Amino acid sequence: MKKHFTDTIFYQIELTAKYCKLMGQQVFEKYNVGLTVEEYSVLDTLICRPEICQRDLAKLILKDRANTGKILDSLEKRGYIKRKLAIKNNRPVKIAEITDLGKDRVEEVSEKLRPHMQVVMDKINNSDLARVSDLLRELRDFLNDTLEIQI
Amino acid sequence: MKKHFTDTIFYQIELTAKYCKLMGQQVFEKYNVGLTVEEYSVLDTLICRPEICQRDLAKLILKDRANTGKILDSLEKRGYIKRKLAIKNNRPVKIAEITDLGKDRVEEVSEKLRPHMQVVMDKINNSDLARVSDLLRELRDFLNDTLEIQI
DNA sequence: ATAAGTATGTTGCATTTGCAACATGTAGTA
DNA sequence: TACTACATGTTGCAAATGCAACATACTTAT
Repeated sequence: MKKHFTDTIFYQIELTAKYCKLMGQQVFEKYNVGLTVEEYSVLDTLICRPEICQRDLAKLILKDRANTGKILDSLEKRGYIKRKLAIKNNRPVKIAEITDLGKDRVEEVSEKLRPHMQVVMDKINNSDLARVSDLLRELRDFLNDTLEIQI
Repeated sequence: MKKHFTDTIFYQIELTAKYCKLMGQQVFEKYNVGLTVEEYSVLDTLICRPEICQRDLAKLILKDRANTGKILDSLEKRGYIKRKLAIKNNRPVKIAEITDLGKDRVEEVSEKLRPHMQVVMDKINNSDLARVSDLLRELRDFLNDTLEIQI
């Protein structure tokens, strides 16, 4: 390892994530989105993974089950999702389904977010982008296998 | 942009950061470190940046000034840092100086953390690592210039 | 049939975090 | 000289977050 933790890729990823989050927050504030970045991200995840149960969602986004439930409660209360019961492995679960309102909201926010992200991505070589993307995924897969993830 | 926010590099960075944080937390728990990952990271930053003032530290680690103060308060209370007064641009500021105890602690924790990080880094091509590192830094520099960072 | 284990989701609570307001002190400007 | 702006750090507060304990229901082992 390099001399300092602050020199490691782990530190860099965590620090860069803070910048990314800040970028999201500023865009959301600028347009008075009425959703947090986290909520938007959850809704977008539900679009990609329709009918995912709450616990599986928590695992996917690496959040505590309780907190995931609270986020879904909040989104449900505002009409962006609805909860349905389903059977998974013979067990009753609650699944979160994004509503049309939720989808519209995500599309609306994505329209606003897109140019801001595009500006950043225009600065990055596409080949590099793909490489970084692949490596991050590889890193997550490896950590997913080696860490004790209790969710 | 790709179809979904969850496909973007931003989302990937944020999600990967959660995995990295979890890795750190598990190592710290395993060895009963008695520091949080954040505190360890702050101490390591202070080693790299001796005599940094509190506000500059907050800017460096992208944390709220108040929260940074609280973290430093906690570290000071346990003897890992001490606060000193200094003059910066003719103004009185508090600077945080890591103590010998703090340095010993960082070294001790780094010893334990190192093999865990090494295992991960052994999985990654060094050339890729350098590339990702460079890109993350470039991304941070760009966002640092374009975002309104009020700290 | 029963007991133990596991899965899923909720509740209560404590901790972490960021924000606004404030305090203090210096710089810049009229 | 007085006023305004800015820099730095603290306090109080609310929101977000994770954890432990619990409830419910199914699976597995005895």
